[in-house]
Amino acid sequence: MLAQGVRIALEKAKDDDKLDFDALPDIVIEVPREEKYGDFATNAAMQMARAARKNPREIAQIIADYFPTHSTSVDSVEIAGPGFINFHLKDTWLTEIFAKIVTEGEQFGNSSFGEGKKVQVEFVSANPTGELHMGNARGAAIGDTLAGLLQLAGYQVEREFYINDAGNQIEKFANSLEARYLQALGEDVPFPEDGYHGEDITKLMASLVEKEGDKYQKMEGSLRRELLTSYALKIKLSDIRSVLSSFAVEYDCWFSEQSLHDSGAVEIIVKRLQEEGWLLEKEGALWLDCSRFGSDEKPEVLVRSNGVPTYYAADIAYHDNKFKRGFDTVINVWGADHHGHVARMQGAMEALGYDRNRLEVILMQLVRLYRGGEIVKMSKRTGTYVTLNELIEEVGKDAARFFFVARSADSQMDFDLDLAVTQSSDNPVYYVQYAHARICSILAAAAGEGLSVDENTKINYDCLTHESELQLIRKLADFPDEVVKAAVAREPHHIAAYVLDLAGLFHNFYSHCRVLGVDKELSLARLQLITVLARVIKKALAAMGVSAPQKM
RNA sequence: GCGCCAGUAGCUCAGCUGGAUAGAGCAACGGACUUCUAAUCCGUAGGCCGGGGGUUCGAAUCCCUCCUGGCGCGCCA
Repeated sequence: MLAQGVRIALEKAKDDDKLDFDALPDIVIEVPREEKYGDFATNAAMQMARAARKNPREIAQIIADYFPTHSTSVDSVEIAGPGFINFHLKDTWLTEIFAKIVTEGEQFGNSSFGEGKKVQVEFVSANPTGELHMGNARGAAIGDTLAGLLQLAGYQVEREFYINDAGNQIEKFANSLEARYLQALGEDVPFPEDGYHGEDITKLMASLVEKEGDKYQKMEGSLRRELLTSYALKIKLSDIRSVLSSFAVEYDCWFSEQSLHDSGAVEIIVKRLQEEGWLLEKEGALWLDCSRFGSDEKPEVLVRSNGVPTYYAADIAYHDNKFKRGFDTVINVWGADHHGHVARMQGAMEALGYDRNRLEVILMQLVRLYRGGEIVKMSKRTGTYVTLNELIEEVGKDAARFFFVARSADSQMDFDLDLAVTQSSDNPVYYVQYAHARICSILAAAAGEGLSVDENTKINYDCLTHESELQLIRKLADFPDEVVKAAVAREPHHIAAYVLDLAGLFHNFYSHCRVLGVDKELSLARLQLITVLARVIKKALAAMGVSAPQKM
């Protein structure tokens, strides 16, 4: 509407020979960062400066003069800075917007942007050979929140956990289990050098001895390892599932890597790639010729010289399977240490005939663990790490999730659990939750006085004129866009910033305006305002896996 | 050596598809609770946006280069 007005102004100015230009530029209307610069602004005059051979401010003045103010809800147009044109809208424009938001009720914030396209988000996918650590926690927070935002934005989303229950690390796992099991029975067997040293494994085997005694002791080694592994995997997976659940993460699908080997899917995909000429044979191994799909990627082993397929081969079969399940887009959340794998995976998808861009990877920088100011090398092998369980116990699920979601995946994080515990009461999450609790408290008090509102209550919104009220409405109106923006950019941290801003505006409103004990018309309008506000806060927090308490 | 990510206030970080005076929280300092929750609000102070060059009317943002830190680089996953 504003852009149209600018176009009209430009055309008229041209007709009157005030301006000379060949083609209209793309008129971009934006919301200025500073409120005093109006509700909307455009830099059209600056963009045109060269073509029209005029000073941007002069052009801006001409546009302002010709702008059809009378026919719109524009209150005033002014020129500022180097040539910005700022539009101030009448207050009623905002209250009209708010009235629309109210009619959307619980639906406000949901959009149909994604058109129901199927998207899969795969995250955490930790090896089931140990406990979940800080890196997994970050992946969980980022992946789950992104999935939540995509859902709000109108995508059909599935969350998936890929279980690495095959390959080398499972062998090491088996050997570690066996050693711990026999040790628990008092045998003096050496622990494998490259085994998993985590205490959880020791405990697991000790408890197995308690439960089932020495029934595996005399068995033949490979059978024993197989049984111990399947027992341990079952327990480990259910532990992982329950820890993630207490971190507010629920998956739609747990996908087993082993199942791809069992079903022959890996073999089939390798054969297919070979038939289609993508493979090289060198030093007894089969290599995928990555140079064929652009860039200067080096060949990568798919099948080792001993005939065993690599993780890469299984991963290709896995992603082929994903696309065959009908996902338009597949998003993986990986640690930055896997970045070398990204181009290769996308390339492999291209080799299989898929558009490589349908596989997206969010790389998150690693979490470095500190303790008392010293870097602690995180390693599952040596068993030194802070577990997700400890984190939840020490700082709480809400604070932990907010902590991770609020930072962009690109930022490297140093994490000191001791520090996190002492600072957990400073966590911004409480600022947001407190806003929600305060609103609930007002609503309860209002109900006590017999005041309540719903979508159908007749309310005169024009009495919402206080600056803090208008700011709140403006911010609320942004919500659906913010969700879509964060979802599309795959940057869930934006929503944390948004809800923090929103809470800040509420606290400001709270200190300036009373909801109860004022004129009834105003009281009802404000009740409606905070009702919508509470809903938006709750919805945003829910997407982040953070609860919105009624009381604090 | 090559590649990816980062470097912004004392600390933790936003801002980066170019835009107006670079923001927030914590920490510091000064104010505000007989009224809907002070886990709050208001104010003060704090910045060669890692360095240098370039493009542009305009650069924290784009390009080049250097420095620093993290991660990765063919039979691990």
